[in-house]
Amino acid sequence: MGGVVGDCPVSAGRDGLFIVSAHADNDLSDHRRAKLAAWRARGGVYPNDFRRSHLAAELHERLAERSKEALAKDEVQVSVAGRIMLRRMMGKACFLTIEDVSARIQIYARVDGLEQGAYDDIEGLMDLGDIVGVCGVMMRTMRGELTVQASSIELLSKCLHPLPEKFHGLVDQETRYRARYLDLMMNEASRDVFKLRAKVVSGIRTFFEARDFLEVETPMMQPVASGAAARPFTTHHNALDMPLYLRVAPELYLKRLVVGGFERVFEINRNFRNEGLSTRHNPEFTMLEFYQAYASVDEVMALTTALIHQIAAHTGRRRVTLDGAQIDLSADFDAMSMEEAVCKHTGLSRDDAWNTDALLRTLGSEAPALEEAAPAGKRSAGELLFALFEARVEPNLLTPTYITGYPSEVSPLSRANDDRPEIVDRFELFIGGREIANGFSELNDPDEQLERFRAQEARRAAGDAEAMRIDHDYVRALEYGLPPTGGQGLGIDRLVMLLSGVSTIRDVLLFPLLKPEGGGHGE
RNA sequence: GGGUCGUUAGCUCAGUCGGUAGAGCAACGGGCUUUUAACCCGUGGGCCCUGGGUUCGAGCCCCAGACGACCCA
Repeated sequence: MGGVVGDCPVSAGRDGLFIVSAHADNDLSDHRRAKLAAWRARGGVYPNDFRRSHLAAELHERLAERSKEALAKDEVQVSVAGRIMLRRMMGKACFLTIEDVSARIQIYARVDGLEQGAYDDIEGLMDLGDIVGVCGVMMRTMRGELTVQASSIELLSKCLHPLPEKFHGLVDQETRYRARYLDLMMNEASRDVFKLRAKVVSGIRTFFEARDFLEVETPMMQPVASGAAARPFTTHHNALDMPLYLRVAPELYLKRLVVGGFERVFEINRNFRNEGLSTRHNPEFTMLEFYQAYASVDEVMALTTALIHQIAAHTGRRRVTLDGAQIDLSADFDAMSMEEAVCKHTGLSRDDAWNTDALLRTLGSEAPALEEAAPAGKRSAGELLFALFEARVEPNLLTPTYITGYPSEVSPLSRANDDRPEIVDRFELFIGGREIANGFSELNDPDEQLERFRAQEARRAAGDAEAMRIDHDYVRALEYGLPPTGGQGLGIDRLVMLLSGVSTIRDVLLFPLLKPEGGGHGE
């Protein structure tokens, strides 16, 4: 896109979200532009033939034990490349600190160590932020720092804007999200979160592959967005002239695969929910879902514990600190039923756990919360119990805790409990007051599933926009026979938040959704 | 949706009682051949988020709005 607003050239982000006026850097970028022009005049700009021999971290690792004297004798030839992060000019010599994907390394350049005139380029052509390639020999400075003594230094790519401040880095939250490349460039802590995230995802794959699960991809665009209580995004397919919905969950497709005979499947992918933004919610977020035939809710729970134990170990985060509280992710997880948890946290008597009046009274003590948690059409005992749970218990579940015995009304895809029809064989795992995982024995009786869908439809008719939609094709798949199955969904973003100790989902998403800058719609 | 706080130089931040804008880093010029957030001397740089209002005068007070952060629902 890009375009012109008044007389002010803009480089619009793809959505016009991040507008940088040409004047934004004042004369700072003019100097850089002038250097680019000088570089162009010389020819051979933006080359792609520089090859490096080592990453910075490799050099630090391999030469850690090598003394100043030993290095001076050995003359280890290297070529390195990266972004200039620091520069210390000292007349006829200078030090640069460059950074590549692995680490930083110092460069030492002196007039008499480079080809004729080459030293002047460091001042005349290069700036902080530029990408350079350096050839030279390894040395140690008087202070002992491992350094590349340059025999040549070449500009590979120009940075036309000034970098954020070298010491404090980039702090402004909004800019960190809107210009993530700057955040990543400047903030190691931010890079670490996303490295951790990748490790979590790869750890999950390893876990399931070791257990003979098949990784699959199911539709993002669905004719019926079902499988979760959430509002979908709507789109339209032109050729077929039909509405399509971005999925709110992959669940019903994954279970179709189990019907088809893939007895163990998992998917790690995006879900989309048309809801507000908060420190815990982004419209698109990443879920793990897995399904295992001939497993019950108890086995799914055990598998979930094993998974989190393994990920915590794999990422070296067996213990995490959350809001000052120590959480041990390597210990056994607590478990209690929902009615037990609600009674414990609200003082409700156990005999009244399914008594609508008593539940309403208890909820009523949070009067403002009532309409939100349990609107008029949504006040069966099970729904009220669930509303109480969400309002009064959930935030207090800091240490890993499984809650079991969910009311049937709020669990339209879960198998009913054999002894107590009002609850289902379902659990959710809470850590740090947040829901991390949700699993159950799958409802595989097609007739009961259709009934549950119809109950949801009735609720939708009564005004509940989040009620689950009927997926008739899914019911038909169930009619072919879904084996007894257990399954689970786990929020990857929240797990990464937990492991990395950040408190907002935006810090674990590379490009979180933000309101357009300036309040307008992107062009 | 409600409340609180924030938005000042490219970045990180000060800004007194309402009296016309400051520092460090970055930039530019000069000095400096082992520095390391290099240092020393000098220079330039502002839509004080936007729009109204009060006032002789607003970065500062009032109103509305935008965006962000945090809390509540």
